[in-house]
Order: sequence, then C-alpha cells, then structure tokens
Amino acid sequence: MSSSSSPRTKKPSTSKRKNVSAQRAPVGTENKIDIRVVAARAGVSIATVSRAINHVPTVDPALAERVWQVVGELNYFPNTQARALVSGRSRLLGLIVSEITNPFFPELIQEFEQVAVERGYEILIASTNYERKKMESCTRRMLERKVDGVAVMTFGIEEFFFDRFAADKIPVVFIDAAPLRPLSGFLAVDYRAGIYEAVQHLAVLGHRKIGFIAGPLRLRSAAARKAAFVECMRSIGLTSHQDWLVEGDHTLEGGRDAMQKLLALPDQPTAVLCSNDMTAIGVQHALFEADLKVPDDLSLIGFDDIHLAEYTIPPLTTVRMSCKDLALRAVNLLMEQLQPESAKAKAAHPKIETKLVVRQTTGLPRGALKDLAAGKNVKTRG
Amino acid sequence: MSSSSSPRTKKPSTSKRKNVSAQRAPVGTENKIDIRVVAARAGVSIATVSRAINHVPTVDPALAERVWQVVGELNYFPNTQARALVSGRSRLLGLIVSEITNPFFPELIQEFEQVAVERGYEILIASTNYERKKMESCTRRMLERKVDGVAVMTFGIEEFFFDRFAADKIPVVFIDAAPLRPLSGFLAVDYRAGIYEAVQHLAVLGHRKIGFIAGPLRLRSAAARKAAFVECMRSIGLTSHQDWLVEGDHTLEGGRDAMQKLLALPDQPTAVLCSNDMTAIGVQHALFEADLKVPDDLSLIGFDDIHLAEYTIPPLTTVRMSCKDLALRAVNLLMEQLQPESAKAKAAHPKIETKLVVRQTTGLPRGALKDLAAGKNVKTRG
DNA sequence: CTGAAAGCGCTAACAA
DNA sequence: TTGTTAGCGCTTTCAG
Repeated sequence: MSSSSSPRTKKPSTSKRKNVSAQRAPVGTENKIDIRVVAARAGVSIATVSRAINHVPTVDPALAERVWQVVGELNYFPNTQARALVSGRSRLLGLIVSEITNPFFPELIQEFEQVAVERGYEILIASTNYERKKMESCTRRMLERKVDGVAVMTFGIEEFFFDRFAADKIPVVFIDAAPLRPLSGFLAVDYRAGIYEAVQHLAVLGHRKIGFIAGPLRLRSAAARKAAFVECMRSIGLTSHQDWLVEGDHTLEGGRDAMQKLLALPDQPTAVLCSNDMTAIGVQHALFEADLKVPDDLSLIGFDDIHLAEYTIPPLTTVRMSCKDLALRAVNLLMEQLQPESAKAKAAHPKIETKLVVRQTTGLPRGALKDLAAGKNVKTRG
Repeated sequence: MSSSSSPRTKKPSTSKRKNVSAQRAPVGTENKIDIRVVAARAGVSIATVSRAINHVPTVDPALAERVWQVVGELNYFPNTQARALVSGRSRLLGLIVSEITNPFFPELIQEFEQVAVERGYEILIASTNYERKKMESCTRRMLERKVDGVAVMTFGIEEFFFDRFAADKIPVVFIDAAPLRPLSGFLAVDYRAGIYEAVQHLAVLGHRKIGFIAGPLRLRSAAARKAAFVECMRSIGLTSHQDWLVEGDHTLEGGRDAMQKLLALPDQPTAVLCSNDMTAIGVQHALFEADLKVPDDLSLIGFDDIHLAEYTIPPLTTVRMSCKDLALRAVNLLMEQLQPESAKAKAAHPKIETKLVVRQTTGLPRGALKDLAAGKNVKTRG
C-alpha cells in the first residue's frame, strides 16, 4: 500500500484501531502501542516494522529510518512475550549460583548482569544452596521460562543440570569442566598459578607446615583447588600432613569449624590456605575466639579476592580470581552457542587467571626469629 | 471429537499432530508436548485442560483428575510466554535493590526469591548502584518484561520509579514511604525501637559522646535512620555534636572515610552508630589502620545484622532488621494489589521490627575506670 | 460444565 | 524489497 507521504503532523492518527476483524472496540485499552500502531504511523506494514526493529539488512534505509523515528516518538518497545512465543527465543539467560549470600556471587552476578543486559538479554538468577532439591526446582524454573542458555556457576558440574537442559537443547556453560557434548562449554580456571604463588609466598616466609581448608569436595572446582594445592606443595618440595587437609564448605561456619579442628591437633600447621575467602574469614573468627593472632600465630590466605577481603581485620592475603572475566567469558561462551553463525571467530579461550594479592594475614611462622626471643607459646582449645 | 475412552496404553498416541489446519508436518518438532497433546491424551478439549490446570472450580473433578494425571505422565508444563501473552500477566516480579554487592541485599533477595517462587512467581533482579542511569535502565527492563509488580528495595522512594510504573498500572511497593496513589504500598520499618535500644545501650555503658554515620541522605530510609538516632539521643537527654553526624554512603569505603573524618576531629565521639553494617565494617577497618581498638578505643554499632556481622573481628554489635520479614511482607503486599479479590483480608501491617543484638564492639568508653589506670592515650591521624 | 473459536503481539514464510 | 498471512501455545468469551 504505502500512503505515499508520511504524515507530517504529530497528532496521533486519531482513527487508529484494530484493523483486522475488529468487531468490538477493545475495552479499557487506552494507549497501548503495539507494532500495528507504529506501522500505521510510519505508513508501512507491520512486517516492515518488525524487520526494521530487528535490523534485517534488506530493509530500505529510508523506511527503517522512518520506523525508528516513530518508535522513538511513541516510545514503543516490542512485547517480549509475543516475540518469545513466536521466535522461540526468550532472550533470557539463566544464572545458577551455589549461594547468593556468599559475596563472591553477587559480584559475579553484577558483572554477568551488566554484560548480559548489554547484549540484550535479561537474567534469571537461582541459588542452589548446595541442595539437590533446589537444583531441581531451579532447573525447572529455567526450563519453564524457556531460557536461551544457562551459566552454571556452582563451581561443580552437575550432570544433573546438563541432562535436563540438553533434552531441550539449551546451551549450558560450566566452570572447570563440562560433559563432552554439543551445546555445552566450560570456563577453565588456572588455579595453579595463583595457588602456586600463594604456597611459594608462604614457603619463602619460612612456612613448612601448611594446611588447606577445602570447599565441598564433590564440587569439581573445590576438588581442583585442593588438587592444585597438593600439587604445588609437592612441586615445591613440601608435603602436607593429611590432618592438615580438611574439608570445609565454603561458608563462614565451615571455615570456623575447620579451623577449630585444626586447632585441636597436637601438631598444627603454621599457615593455612583456604578454598575461598569466606572460609578464611571464618578461620579468622575461630582464631579470634581462640585468642590467637593473625598473622603472628597463623598465616592465612584466602581465595577469590572478594571486595570484603580488603576490609577484614587484618586485611586478607588472598588469591584473586576475576569475577569480571568469569562473567564476561561465560556470557560470551553462551553467545557462541546461541549464534554459531556469528563470525566471532570463536576466539581462543585462555584460562581464567588467578594471582596472589598480598595483604596482611601472612607473615613469618611461629618459631621464627621474632618469636624465639619472646618465647611465645600457643594456646590450643580442647 | 473426544475419543471417548482414554487411551490405556502408555505409548504416545502415534498419530498425534497438529489438529487444526495442518497442511505440512512441523519440521524438527520432536516431542514437544503442548496443551493439545495433553488434551488429546486426556480425551478432553484444550479449554478443559486449561481450566483444570488453572484450578477453575467449575471443572468436573473427574475430568480435572484425568487431566492432572496426563500432565504428570507427560511432565507437561504450560508455556509461560503464551500464557503471559494472552493473559497479560507474566508472573514475574521485579526486585530493585540499590547494590547487590552489599550483603544485606543478597540475603533479602534469597528470602524474596523463596517466597515469590512459592507463590508461583519468578523474579527479575536489578541493581541501581545509586546511579540514575541504572535506575532508568532497570525500570525499562522491568517494563519490557512486563513484570506484574515491583518491589523497590532501594530504601529510598524514587518518584522516578513510581511514575513509570504507574503509567502501566503496575503495582509497586517501597520501603518506608510511598506516594499516596493506588497500586502502591510501602513497608514501614520501626527504626526507632532498635536505634533507641542501641543508644540506650551505649548510654548505660557510659558513653555521652555518640556519633552517627548516616547513609546517603537522599534515601528516605537513610534519612529516617538518622532522624531516629537524633530523636533517640534527645529523648535520652543527650545531644550529638554536629560534627559527629557524618554522611556516609552505606559502603565499606564510605564507612572508612567517614571514620577517618571523625578521627581527624579534635573532640571525638567515644562511640559511633552506623546506618548499616557495611559502614560499620568500614569503620572497623579505619580504626585498624589507625591502630585503634574496638571497643577499647571506640564503641561501634551497626545496622541490619547481616550474617557477616557475627564474624567481624570483633563480632559486631548491631541492630537487627529481619530481611526475611521484609521480603515476605513485600511479596504479600504486592500480592494484595495483584489479587484484590483474594479474601486475604488485607491483614494489618505492623511495622517491621528492629532490635539490638549485642556482640563485642561495644564497651566502656575511654576515660572509664579501666583506662584511667592504664593512662592510655589515643593516636589520631592528621 | 464443556468445547469451538477468537485472538494476545509478534515473526517468518510466502507472494507480489 | 515490501506486504499478506499463518500461526507460536495459551486463555477466554460464547454457545451448547
């Protein structure tokens, strides 16, 4: 059709209404602007509006321009539901974390959200709290909302998740490892680099008896961190007493409890590495309760470098893992699977780096020069 | 139609396909089960399936039963997008927080999520980071996704938000205050109760010179907390030096900086109350840097009682505000607006309570007995 | 109480 | 290149 000249008056073309099979006027529908209104106002068909909005390249630039102008005037935005229904893509990304109350995750979420929104995606967050039941429920929620992809940032690949999503052909990215199947990818983290630095740092200070408080070992990432620790110790010529390798759960409580176990040992480590910062903060607390000082009585190193690490007392020496990188890469990986055609060249995926950040929880071990003079002794708790 | 008898074999009724105007077989469509499949299998119309699923009371119980059974067998769940498109309700709730990296919010989010999911809603989270621009973008995101309601937990009512949402008749709940208009509500928090306890606690310990580090005062809630403090001081017969009332921003950095300002004062308070826990943790850090001890050199009280408060060194005395209550009440309030018919009786809405939790950051002021003996002195930083 | 049919607002064939 | 049109899967009148 094309009413050759575009309307030059701003007044909303008053006689506008449902053009198709409209017997009765819609009730209560005030000024809902939909694609039809835009089309009419721009003097084109709804198909053209749709194409213009979706940047289909075959649209006449002049028309596209006119459409966009009307879109601006009317402040129109497409109905996401309708779009999703017909296109099958929801532009929703799932983000599954293990525990939203662990400060590392909000930091990750923030970055993830930003990147996703930039790319036009909304995110659906779910927290598993390490509970099987929650995992099921949040998987179902994601499925129901028809997310286009899911980032499983629980630091543990749960076959569980994958199978459900695979059935619906929904791309999934994990951390550290993923099933070798299409539509799944993973982000590799170079735990060794940072942990090696940490162990070496302690060794240089004179520590030989170094303990490690792991995360829940059924999580791959937690196991990987522990493995990295053991390996680094060995490569440096140190061996860690079995008793000094204790399993925590990445929470404050877990850190506290684990440290209390360590304190009950007859032969205690002089330094402890933790699988994450929350664990380390829990350790600090246990030490505080036992009236022990960091780093005088025990050197402590965390992992993650959450913002708070700079503010603990004393400020926590820790291994930094950039959650910004993690988030960005996770989204990118998802995008790659969503738009395989995109010439984004599937850029190489180097490992996510980790590096030591020295603050004030590490120092000379007990028994070192300063203590020999003072003849300091350690209290342990029964 | 109605193939009178329900199929007794489990095998997917093979000849099933699009029943309406199906010229070509859908390509690649494997085993997508939609309402039609369920209807066919249950031997009823899709309308009945819809009604059964939505618990419309007029459905024959026997039929409903049959439908539900098939739903179970097929593991069917309705397509959210389609449902949203036609019904106009997305079953999506927006949750706007000021800063997701402030641990208080993840705790709130967790509770909110749980309640919302229980009620069949999904939540869309957005963090404003106190930036105007972000507020706009997240408002738009909520509008685009057609949320059914929004909880603005930024602790500051931004007319901004309300106007945009009001235009689309989307219910909004705020904290502390809301515009007097339909489709908006607010949660009242009884700041005074907890703050009064806190001030009194300090007074009893012997503190007279009590400072307050506020949040960003353009946030109503921050202003309310400060006002409560000033009022409590007065009612107890104390006055706070103007210099001791400093504005922070609810972040670690803000707390640290504010404390540094306080430390630069010739006449310093012996105790400080903070508008939130993060501020207090920042204060602890500033004190640590200045080589001052809590509570020996300064008594400190936070607000919120985030989980971490129990783990600071020393553990933080703080005023608890239950984020569980907050979340529950926010969702309920939203529900009330969404289903005005619901006989939920619009239960009374008592204020959210706050109460003091004494831990270890409060003690006798400097100058009290213990220090007189020691002749302790304070270092301040220039 | 149940079924047939009309769309919700949009995208994607297919035609022109 | 643009317009027409058929649905996406569901809820909801409106008849029966």
